[in-house]
Amino acid sequence: MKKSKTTIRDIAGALSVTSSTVSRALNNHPAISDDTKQLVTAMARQMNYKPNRLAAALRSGKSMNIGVIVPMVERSIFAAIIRGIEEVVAQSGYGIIMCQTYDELRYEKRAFDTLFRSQVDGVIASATRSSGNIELYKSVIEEDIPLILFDRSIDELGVSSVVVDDFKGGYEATRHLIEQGCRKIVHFAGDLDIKIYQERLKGYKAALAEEGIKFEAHRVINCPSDIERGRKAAEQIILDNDIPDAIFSSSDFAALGALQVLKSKFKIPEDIAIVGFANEPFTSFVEPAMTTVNQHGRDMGRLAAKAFLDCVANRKGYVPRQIVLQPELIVRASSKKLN
Amino acid sequence: MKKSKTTIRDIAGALSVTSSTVSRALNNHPAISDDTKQLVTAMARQMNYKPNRLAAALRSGKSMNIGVIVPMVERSIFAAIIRGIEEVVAQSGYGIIMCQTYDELRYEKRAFDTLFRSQVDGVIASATRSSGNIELYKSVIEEDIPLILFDRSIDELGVSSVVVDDFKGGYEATRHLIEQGCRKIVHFAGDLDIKIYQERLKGYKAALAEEGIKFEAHRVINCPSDIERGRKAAEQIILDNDIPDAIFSSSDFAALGALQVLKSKFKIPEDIAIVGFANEPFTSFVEPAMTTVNQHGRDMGRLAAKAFLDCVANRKGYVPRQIVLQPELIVRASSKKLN
DNA sequence: TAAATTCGTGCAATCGTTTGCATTACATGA
DNA sequence: TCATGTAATGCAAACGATTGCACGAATTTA
Repeated sequence: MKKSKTTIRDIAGALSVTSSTVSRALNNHPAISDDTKQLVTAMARQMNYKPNRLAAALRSGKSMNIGVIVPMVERSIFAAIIRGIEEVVAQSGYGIIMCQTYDELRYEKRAFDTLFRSQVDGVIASATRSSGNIELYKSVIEEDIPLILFDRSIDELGVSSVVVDDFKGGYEATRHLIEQGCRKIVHFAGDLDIKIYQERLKGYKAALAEEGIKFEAHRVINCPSDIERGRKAAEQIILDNDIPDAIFSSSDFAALGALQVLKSKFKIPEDIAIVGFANEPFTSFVEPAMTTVNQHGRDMGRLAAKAFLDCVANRKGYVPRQIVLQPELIVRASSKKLN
Repeated sequence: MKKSKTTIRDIAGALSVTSSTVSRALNNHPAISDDTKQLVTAMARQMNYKPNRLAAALRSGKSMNIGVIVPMVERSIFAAIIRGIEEVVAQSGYGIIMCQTYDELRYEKRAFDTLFRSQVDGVIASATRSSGNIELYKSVIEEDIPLILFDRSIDELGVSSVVVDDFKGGYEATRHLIEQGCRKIVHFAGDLDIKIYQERLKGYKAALAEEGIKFEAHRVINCPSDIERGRKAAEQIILDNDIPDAIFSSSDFAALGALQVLKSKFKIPEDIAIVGFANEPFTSFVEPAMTTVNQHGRDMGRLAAKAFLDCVANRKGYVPRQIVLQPELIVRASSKKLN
C-alpha cells in the first residue's frame, strides 16, 4: 500500500470545497466559519492528514525552524543553553536544527551551509574563535534573518546577544581567592583570541590590582579547556619551582587536570586553592569539590530564544539589545582556606 | 540593498539559457556539457546564488535532512552518538535536526511532529521507555521513510538498529566483580520498562548463576540514572545493615551517588567494590576512578548513520539488520580488590 | 547520402501550500 | 427598492527548484 500522502486538496475534494478554504480553516483564519473549520479539521484527522511544512515554508517564506550553533553539545553549558532555547521556541511552534562547530572554522562554515539550505527563520549561535568567521555571521545578517548570539558574542556585528559577564566572573573568582589569603595566583588563560577568555583574564587582573597585588605575567599560563592541558600546565608549575598558592582557571576542565596532578603533591586547598569556570557537573563531585563560576546556561538559552521571538515579532522596529547575565561564584572545598 | 535572493531563473536569464539547464548544471547532470557547467557555476558564484533547499525538497521529495532523536544531549553517550552520525551523514550532504525527549512521551511526540513537518528523509532515534510510543515509530514506518534505532531499540518494529550488547555488559561487569572475590553483589537496576536495563539485569543474574551464587531479589535495587537516587540507594543499604561487598550499577550516575555516600564509611574497593555503566567522562576522574562499561557511542552513531545511508541507497531491496556492538569493560580502581 | 544515434537544451508540468483579489449570497440601512 | 456592507469562499498565481519528454543539431552508421 503506497502511501499517497493526503494533501489539502484531497480534503478539499472530500468536502467539496477548495484547497484555499481548507488551508485557511486549518490555519484558523478568521474569514472561515466555525462550521467549516470543524468539518475540515475533522476530515483532516480522519484522512490522517499531515501538513507538508516544506510546501508551506516555500510559499510563506517561513520554515518555522531555527538554527542553533554551538561549539559542542557535550559541554554542559551548551546542553543547558539548547534546552533553554528549546523550551521557549517550541511554544511558538519552532523546531531546532542544531549544528556543532567543534571550534573549527570549517565546521562552522558547514553549519551555516546546512542552516541556509534549510531556510531557517533565524540563527542563534555561539561564535567560535573570533577570526575569519565574521563574514559568516554577516552573511546571516544579509539574508535578513534574525541573528542572536550567546555566550560568545561578536560586538562588531551589533546584533542582539546574551552573554555572561565574564569580566565579573574572573574578578569575583580572583577576589575570592585573595580573600582566602592567596597572593601568588596563577591564571590558566583560555584561547585569548576568544573574547570571553580575554575578559576573564581582565577580571583577574582587576582583582589583583584592586588589592594591590602586582600582576606578574609569568603567572598567566596559556591553557585551553581540556583536562590534559590542565595536567600539563600543573606539571610545568611543579617543575618551575615557584609554587603558587592558588590557581584560577578559565575552564573547569583545565582546573580539573591541574587538580588531579597537584593533589598528589600538595594539599588542596591549604597549599594551593583552585577555582574553575563554567560549573560543569563534575565540579561538584570531584575531590575536593571544586569552586567554580555558574554561567546560567538555561537562562541564557531562554533569553536568547526570547530575543529571537521578539525580533520576528517586530521585524522592522526591532532594536538589538545586549543582555549580560551576572555570573555566580559557587564556593566549594577546593578554595576554602579560611573558616 | 534589499536582498532579492537570486534564483536559478536569474542565473538562467543572465546566461540566456533555461532554468532547467541551470538546475542540471548545478546538480552535475551528465547530459549537460562541461562548458555550460563551468559557465553556470561561475555565474552562480558571481551572483552569490544560494540554493533554496525547500523548493528542491518540495519537488524532489528529499529534504536532505535527517532527524535524530535522543533522550538528552548532555548525556555523553548521546553526544558521542550524535557526533558519530554527523560525521557520516555530512559526507553525503545531510543536515541533522536534533530533538530531545527528556525521556518523556510528550516531548517524544513533539519531536516526531517537528521532524515530520520538516519532511526529514529519515529518522535515527533512541526510543524512550517502551510503552505508548510504538505508535509513533510505526507512523514513521508508514510514512515510508527510513527509521534506524540505536541504543534503545524496539524489536517489534523490525527495523534496523545499532545497540550495544547490554546483557553482555551486565554479565561481564558482574563476572569481573565475582572474580575480585565479591559474593554479595547489589545491582542498581534502571527503569525496567526499558529493555536495556532489563538486559543488564539479566546479565547480572547470568553471571551469578554461572558462578553458583544464589540470586537474591532484595539485592536488586530500583535506582534510576541519577546521582541523587544513587545516594539514596546507598543510604538505604547502610541502614539495612546487610552490607554488600560490591555494587554493579546500571548507570554511572547512580554509581557515583553511591560512591559519594559509601566512601565516607567504607573503603572502596576493599570493603565495597563499585562498577558503573556508560563510561561517562567523570568516571575516570572521580576518586577512586570508577570501573565502568564503554558503549562505543561514536561507533554506534557512525553505524546507525551508515545503516541509514544504505537504506536510502537501496530503498526497495533494503533488508533491516540488527547490529550489536560488544561492550568493553573498563576496569579502574573502584573495583580492584585483588593485587 | 539518407537514416539512425547521440548530445545538449528547452518546454512545461509538478511538488503542496499560501494568499491577494475576486465573487457570491445575504443582511442592513436609507 | 437599490446601493452598501459583510461574511464566507473560490480562483489562480505564486514560491523555486526538478524532471519526463520533446526537439534540433551534430555525429556516426549503413
